[in-house]
Amino acid sequence: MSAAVDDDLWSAVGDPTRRRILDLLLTGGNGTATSLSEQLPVTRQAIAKHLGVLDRVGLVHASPAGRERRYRVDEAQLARAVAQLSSVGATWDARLRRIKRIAETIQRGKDQ
Amino acid sequence: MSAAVDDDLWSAVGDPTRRRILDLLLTGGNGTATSLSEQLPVTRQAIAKHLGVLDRVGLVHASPAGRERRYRVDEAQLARAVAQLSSVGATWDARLRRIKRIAETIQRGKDQ
DNA sequence: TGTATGCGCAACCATCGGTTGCATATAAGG
DNA sequence: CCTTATATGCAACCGATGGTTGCGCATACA
Repeated sequence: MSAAVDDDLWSAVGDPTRRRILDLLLTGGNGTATSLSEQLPVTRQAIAKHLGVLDRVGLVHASPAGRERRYRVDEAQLARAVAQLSSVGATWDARLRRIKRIAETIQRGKDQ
Repeated sequence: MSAAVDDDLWSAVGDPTRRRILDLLLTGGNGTATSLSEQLPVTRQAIAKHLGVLDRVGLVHASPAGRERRYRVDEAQLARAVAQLSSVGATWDARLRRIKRIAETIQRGKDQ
């Protein structure tokens, strides 16, 4: 069932800003709420909330370093999320194909 | 840029309930707000709102039939959405792979 | 004609992404 | 040591949105 995906993971990765955060963290290796907010059009607090969400679903992990909190992506977990993403896509793709085939069959039946 | 996807389509398909609605419409061929609400744990009005959203982004089309409004999926448009979905997945997949490769390279460098 | 069914509209509530404001902790300089 | 700058955290608030209930209207059907 395409609806049976781990919905927390999906919704975590469903937000555009969170996707951009993951993007930045992936390319930059790591980052803090402040550093990320300088590269995105939202405030530090918004970023902090998102990092909280991502942390709760295990997509990122934080490590306190002095007065700052450095975040990095949990690549294994992100791989899981991406896999689910593609699996949903694949499911629908397959279903669309099946529907199309059935439609054609019906059409052929009508012609006779 | 993975963030440059047509955000209306993405967010339309991003909602779990809307995904289930599309699911039901796809397998059932068509449906009304009332018929769908009987198969989902939300009220008819919630469904109606979702159908409105899906209609606005062109993922479904309505055809009035007597006193009811029958909806069906626009498969071409859904195919577009699904394609975008997989494209985002693919992008991240590729990026994860690249990161992993770089990490391994660095690791090898350290060993020497 | 009256009753049941399906839809639309409006008000309301909770949640969420986002903001501003303030307090707190740590680093850095005098 | 004391001050200042930087990074975080907490709380209140705002607008959009998914969801609900309640009502009125239209259409099918007895």
